[in-house]
Amino acid sequence: MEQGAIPVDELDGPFDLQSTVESGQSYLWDRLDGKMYTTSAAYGGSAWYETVVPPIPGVCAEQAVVRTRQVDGQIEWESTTDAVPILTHLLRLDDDLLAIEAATPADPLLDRAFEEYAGMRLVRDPVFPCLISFICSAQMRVSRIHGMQMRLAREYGDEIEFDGNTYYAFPRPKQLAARSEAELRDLSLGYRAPYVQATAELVATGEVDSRAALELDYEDARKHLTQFVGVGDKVADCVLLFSLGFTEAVPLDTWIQSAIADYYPDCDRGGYVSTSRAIREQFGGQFAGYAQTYVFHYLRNGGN
DNA sequence: ATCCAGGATGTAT
DNA sequence: ATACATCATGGA
Repeated sequence: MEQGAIPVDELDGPFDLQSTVESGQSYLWDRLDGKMYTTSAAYGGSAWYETVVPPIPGVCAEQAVVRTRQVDGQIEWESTTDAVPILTHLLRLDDDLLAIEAATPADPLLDRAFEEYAGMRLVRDPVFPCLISFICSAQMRVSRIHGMQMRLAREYGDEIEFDGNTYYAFPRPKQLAARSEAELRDLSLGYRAPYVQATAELVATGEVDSRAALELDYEDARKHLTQFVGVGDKVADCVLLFSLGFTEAVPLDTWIQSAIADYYPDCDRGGYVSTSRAIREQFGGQFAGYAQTYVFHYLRNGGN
């Protein structure tokens, strides 16, 4: 086992592990004390979180187990390998959060959200698990989406031994594509089961390449991702924002729709594409997705 | 019991 | 392009 620590004061701006990992961006981390999504921001976030990372070109050559917690201004980690580049990638420790906040327009809602969850960063999930996660997210609560991903890994993912425990990688496309709709329904995916199976097949066969979106402009990239089954504009925006690095993407979910109605009524242009453009400008353009994620987390936890 | 959750799809207009 | 019903599941 390798281990180490990253001092937060070496980053550009603050960092808060709990809000980053428990804000409904990623459903691929698990909390060792079993209290995922149950403790408030006042808790302080010293719990251990763990995930299994697939090989990521330029980040980690092999599949890796990573465990991390935040204590006394340090991001402590234990892993099967050097986790510094992995954590930097997954948790966007390379972002200049001070510059991002400075580039975000000041208004009462955004100011409160950024203050309440200071240090929350976007995530960079591996793309296939992110895609499946947000297909599963349709009409579903955050804690249940998380449970689905944990079950998918436990049932169909590779087993990995680390530090005396057994971990499960998120299933690769071929592993999910080989499952039947009925098997996936048994994991209580509901009507999302055929979407997951069909999309896994599109990925496994190479018929649609999610990474091809990286070569496209933002709105074309969003349209590209809707070729997957179970992926509309909203889920496509989530994949662009939480995996592919399109920080301007603003997923229009129910919480943001209500925020638009309550705070930015002029941004309601009727359709998704047009409203998306308006709120994206309202939130400052290039890093609008950061603002979106702060507002989502803030409102969902009772802010107003 | 009824409502609702990070929506998408098929169909009709 | 837009409006509508339909789609599972479980917790409040």
